[in-house]
Amino acid sequence: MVSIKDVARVAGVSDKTVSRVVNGEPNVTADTIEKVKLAIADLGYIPNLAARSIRSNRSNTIGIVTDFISTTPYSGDIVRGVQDWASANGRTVLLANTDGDPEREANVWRTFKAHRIDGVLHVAMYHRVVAPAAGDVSIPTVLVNSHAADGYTYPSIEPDDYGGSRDLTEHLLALGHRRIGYIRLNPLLLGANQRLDAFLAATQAAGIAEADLVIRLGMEGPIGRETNYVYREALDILSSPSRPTALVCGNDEMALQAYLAALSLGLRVPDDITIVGFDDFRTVSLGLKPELTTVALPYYDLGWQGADMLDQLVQAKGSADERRVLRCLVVARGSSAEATRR
Amino acid sequence: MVSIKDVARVAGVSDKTVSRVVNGEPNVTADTIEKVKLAIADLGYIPNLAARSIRSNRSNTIGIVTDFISTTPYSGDIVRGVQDWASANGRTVLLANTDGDPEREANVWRTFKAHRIDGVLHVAMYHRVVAPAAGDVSIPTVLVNSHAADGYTYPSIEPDDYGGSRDLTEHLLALGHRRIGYIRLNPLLLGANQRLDAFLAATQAAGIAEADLVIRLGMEGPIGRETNYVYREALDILSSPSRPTALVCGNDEMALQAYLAALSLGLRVPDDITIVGFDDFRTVSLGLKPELTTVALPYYDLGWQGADMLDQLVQAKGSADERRVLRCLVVARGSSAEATRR
DNA sequence: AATCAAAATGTCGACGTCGACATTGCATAT
DNA sequence: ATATGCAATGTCGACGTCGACATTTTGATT
Repeated sequence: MVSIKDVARVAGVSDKTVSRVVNGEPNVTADTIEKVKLAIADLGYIPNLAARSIRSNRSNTIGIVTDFISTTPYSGDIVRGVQDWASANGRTVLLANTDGDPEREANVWRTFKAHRIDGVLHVAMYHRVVAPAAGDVSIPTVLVNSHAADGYTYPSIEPDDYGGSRDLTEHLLALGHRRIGYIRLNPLLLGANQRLDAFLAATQAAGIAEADLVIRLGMEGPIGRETNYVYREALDILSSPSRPTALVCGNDEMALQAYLAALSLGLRVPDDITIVGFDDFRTVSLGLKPELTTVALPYYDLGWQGADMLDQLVQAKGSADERRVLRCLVVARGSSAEATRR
Repeated sequence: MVSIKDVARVAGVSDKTVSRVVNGEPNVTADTIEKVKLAIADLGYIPNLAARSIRSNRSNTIGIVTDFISTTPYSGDIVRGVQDWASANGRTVLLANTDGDPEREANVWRTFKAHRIDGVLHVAMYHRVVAPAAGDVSIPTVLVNSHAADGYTYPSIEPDDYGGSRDLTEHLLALGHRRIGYIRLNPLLLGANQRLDAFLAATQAAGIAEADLVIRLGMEGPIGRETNYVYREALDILSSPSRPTALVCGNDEMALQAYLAALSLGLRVPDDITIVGFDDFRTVSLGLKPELTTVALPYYDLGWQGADMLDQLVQAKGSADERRVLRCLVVARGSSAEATRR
């Protein structure tokens, strides 16, 4: 591998001068810069980051620890946001996955420390509260898509499930819906409660009676291995004589099942029934016909901004207990329409 | 950060002896090992990989370059396979995404070289032929989910789309289907042609007349921004008086639309129409009711084995033009059933 | 032409690790 | 008791980079 000294020799200057050029330090003649750059290009010199890291005790590398990347197809976007931030800021991303196994998590931290990582993004694949037990206080950490359990202080960044759900509910109310069904997410998910609470608050504020709401549990059990009642519940809700005019689903995958249930009962979306989801998981939300009205989770931004927060923290410019919440926007598509009087 | 010398001081031995213990070299007294390990645990010493890398000129790190991670939710599994391999073999994974942009790709290679990466996995997010122009011959590279264009020699690992499609078709034939519809993937995808070819070969071998096959194009245009005719075509095929008894879809997302079309025509799956997909993209294949009969793409194994091939190559034990193909298994679920005489 | 400050460039060593080689310790054979 | 040989441990320097500091060059000022 060609080193800074090779470049120095070819350019006829000292290694330190090459270093100056490479790092854009001042006080180098335009002439010298020229010579050095030429030599660099000729030799195809690329600085050795390991050497730099050992010298400066900073690696310009951040680590991503994910838990259940396997089960959630969304995940990619968070990671992509981080990557893009890193790429735009001259950092590199080290990736590790724990599958939720504490032993593997411990291993991951060892590896990260061995690489003298600047900081870690602890990415939860579903919105929740975490107690990063295996973590290490000595490495700056930002929690993404989660926040710390009571008693821990970690900066964190999360989606505003509550606000998104409120806006979505108001969207339905604005369309004149007054009898609304709701199929809940797995209650273990943080988003589940926030979404339901916002839904209840918004409908109540609009003066809708509890009797006009049909709320069902869509799934329960350990994450990734839950029992799924969605299809059955959707069938049940939709075949009721006092069928609601709109059906809110905990997420887009549930909305998919609601579609299937509705269609198999001969109902049209959105003419007979408005169906909405949550997440804007595009494979589903755009794959459904008509396309699904839903709420977009800002996964990409969660990643990008999370990386940015981490950087602030590494530079010791950020506070250790900042808790940032990102807005979730309603994406109105074809599956929601005005409530028809019946 | 605690270094090998700190450990040496505490253990009362030389740094080299510590190094020997850390690397499991022979000729160290059990007694000394004990002392050293104690000191290591006490101080929480973790070897500095950057220093090791600079010394040995090997980083024990492999890079993953992905192209369109954003658009394909499958991708995660390939990456996870690589990660798990790395974790099991003491390597670290560096991740970079190009979004298909040549400039970014060039950048990624620079970064990888700067890290003195041992090798690169070039992961295509849809099965295709690539010409890794921006690549660099000096870094061992394995193509995953793709193979090299003519004239290039890179080892590669891909799914056996052809075999999977053949087996799936035979599954349908075994169920007695004789009039079969087929909705094609975007022809730009390598899998599209392999799947169609296998389908045609298998039906022909079974003596099915071309007139009994209805083959339609489901989507076309640049990857990620294609025009989608699937729903329309499915409606058309299914409302024909001589409607087929089975409908084969290029992938699971297309199958989703076929379901919607079928249901909206009042057809039952699988009683009135058998529908099958390809990919086993679980959000869809398990989300559909009844669950979808499809072919599982071995994404995880692609990642794991790809990493292993790369390692062979790095150790110079593997051949540079190995082209490995992984089997795709039919997963029979509820959406396929015996053809009913009509 | 002499002086001097500022700019440009160079020298050197340290970061943490481990290979090459050197030295010491110890047990066995004489 | 001495020699022999191998096992155990140690010393030293190099990997590539860049900070601290040293030296040389430049050009403006007298």
